Amino acid sequence: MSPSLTINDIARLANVSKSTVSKVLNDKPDVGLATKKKVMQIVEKHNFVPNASGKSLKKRATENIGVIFRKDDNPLSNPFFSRVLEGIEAEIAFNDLNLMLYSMPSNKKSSLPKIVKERKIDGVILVGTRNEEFVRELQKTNLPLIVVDPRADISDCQQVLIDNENGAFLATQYLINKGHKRIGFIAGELSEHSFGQRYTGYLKALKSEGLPIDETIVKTGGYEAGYELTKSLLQVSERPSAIFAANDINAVLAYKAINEFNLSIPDDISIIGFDDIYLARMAIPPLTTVRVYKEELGSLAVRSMRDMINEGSDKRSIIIMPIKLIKRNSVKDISTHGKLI
Amino acid sequence: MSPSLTINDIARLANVSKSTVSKVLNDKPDVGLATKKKVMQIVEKHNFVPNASGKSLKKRATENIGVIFRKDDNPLSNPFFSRVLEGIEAEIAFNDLNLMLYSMPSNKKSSLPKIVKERKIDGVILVGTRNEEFVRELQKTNLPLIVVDPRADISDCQQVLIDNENGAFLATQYLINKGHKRIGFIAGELSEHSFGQRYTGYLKALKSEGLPIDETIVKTGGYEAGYELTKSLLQVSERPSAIFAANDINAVLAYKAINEFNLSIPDDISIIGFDDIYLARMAIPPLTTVRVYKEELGSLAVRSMRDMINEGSDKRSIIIMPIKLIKRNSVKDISTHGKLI
DNA sequence: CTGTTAGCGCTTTCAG
DNA sequence: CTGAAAGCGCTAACAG
Repeated sequence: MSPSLTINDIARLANVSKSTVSKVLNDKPDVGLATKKKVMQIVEKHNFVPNASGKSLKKRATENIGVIFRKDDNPLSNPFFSRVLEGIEAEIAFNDLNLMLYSMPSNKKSSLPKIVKERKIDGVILVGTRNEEFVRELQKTNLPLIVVDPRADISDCQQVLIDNENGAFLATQYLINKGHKRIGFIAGELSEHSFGQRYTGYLKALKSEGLPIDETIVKTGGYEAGYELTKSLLQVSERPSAIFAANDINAVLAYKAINEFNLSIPDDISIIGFDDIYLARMAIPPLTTVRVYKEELGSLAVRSMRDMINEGSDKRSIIIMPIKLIKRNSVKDISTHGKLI
Repeated sequence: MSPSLTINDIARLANVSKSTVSKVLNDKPDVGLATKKKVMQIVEKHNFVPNASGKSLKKRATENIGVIFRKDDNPLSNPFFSRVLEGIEAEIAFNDLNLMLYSMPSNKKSSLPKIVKERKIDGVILVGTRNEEFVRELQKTNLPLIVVDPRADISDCQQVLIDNENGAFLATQYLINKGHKRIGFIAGELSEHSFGQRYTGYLKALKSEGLPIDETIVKTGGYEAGYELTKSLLQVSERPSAIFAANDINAVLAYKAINEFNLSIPDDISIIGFDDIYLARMAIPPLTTVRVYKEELGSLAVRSMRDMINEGSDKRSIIIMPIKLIKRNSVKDISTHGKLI
């Protein structure tokens, strides 16, 4: 360890009391200009920064925000969550806060993480959780809490959500407008809220356009099972002319399956995804998809958190993040009125 | 905030002094079994966990490890670094430590991050840095420091490195053994250590097999420029029969370019990568590559850090992580003695 | 405007 | 074996 200076050292060097130093450091009004200058000079000369533990102890605030992911979301390498984390990170830095990262093991029976038990943080941003019990547990601590993109039904807490249903509706409608009448659907478990909502949007679009619903071309059950799902989808008697994949990872995995069937995208089969991860743009051909503003999801969460901390507001509001259809080249126009693309 | 219990409350409830409680909590030997039980019972009943700030202040240790990435590495979404971070995260949790994440802005003129200035951490793990001055700055703080996969020449500090040169040698040699005599090379800036070393390995393999070096088929300059690099590579007069991409991202991007030239992998052109990111396995065809044990890189760093902290050891050792050639289907055997694959 | 004092929650001598 | 006392570095009343 280093023998860092303390506020006492600065006080001695500046020939003032430590409370005066503290006042200067905290920009309190009741300090004479001259003393202020004198102190600042010493502070700068020695590059003094007050120790966080002392400050936290007194102020009962750490300036740390806990960010909790589920480990089995592969939060750190999952191209969706990592983007959300980027947004969180940037906004935290911007607000001069610090970020404590915790990955919740899937087994760990919702016991609270060390950072919350020891009060190392001023608030928790929980991302992509499926565990309502864990949320309840967190709420009991009275720490400001905000849940981003919950994958399950979480009630009675501040949330930042994705407009899943609407996005799926738009995607499906787009396919229909391009002349597709038989549209397959692949996704992870529908019990996961986000997939369930996207499925609902898909169904609604079908209905609103008067198209039949055929459950034999709905294949679900695996966040990264797109390859297998698509293979089984392609073996169905009357092959769909388009597939709506409820997440881009599954869509890109579907490419692989389609490829192995010697089918070409979009000539033989059109495909549309959801999320707009980096891979979507890089895929061959580039994937048409529903963009989710992932970084904004994160930064919004932090801003909301900051307000909760500052204003001590106990909001239970829900923020819904809009989505946007991004048209690329994985969808073919097969409508009778020709290629208007 | 919540009105958390303090050690005083526990002391009162258990009818002992707070020092006794502290002793129990810290498993000190000089406590009677009976008192110990009594205290533990109260502690458990109230689910008491001592507050970190108080503890840190007294013990001069935070149990937090700072993990610093460069923001322009896209640490959080870059499939390489995110894996390293995963390894770090897991090992930190395993050791009952906490992780404070910081992304260093590329502009920020190597000024120290808040977490180190305020001493919110007991040590720093720095990943993929290119900034020696920043390292010096960090060293001055006397915080235990360990650098993982530096992209520049960093001397005189504890490091965890990838066996870049050897990996590149193996990869190139493999291509040569498969009958390739004209092997292109694409990479990011060679001034970046890791790319430089991989280039060296490539050259050495060529030399050791008596093959000529042709700089017209060496294209570098961009971590994610594989698409453009490959396009220019394919326009060279005598097209190489194989490409060694010094990182998988560039390799996968090369796929796109090769595809656009209506060339097929591996029939028309073989390709080999480096890193073994998730995409490598998912590419069509799956990419042969040099696997880097990314999570291990991270966990090793943490273990090393933990030792530095515990033993106060001021090691300057260098750990080199071995690599492994992973054979998949992006390389064709064009040697005269036929397809022994 | 400045300094004295008290105390945040915890650990650690050191008497008893 | 137990507890009183001191103090980690800091901030916040409150006198002066």
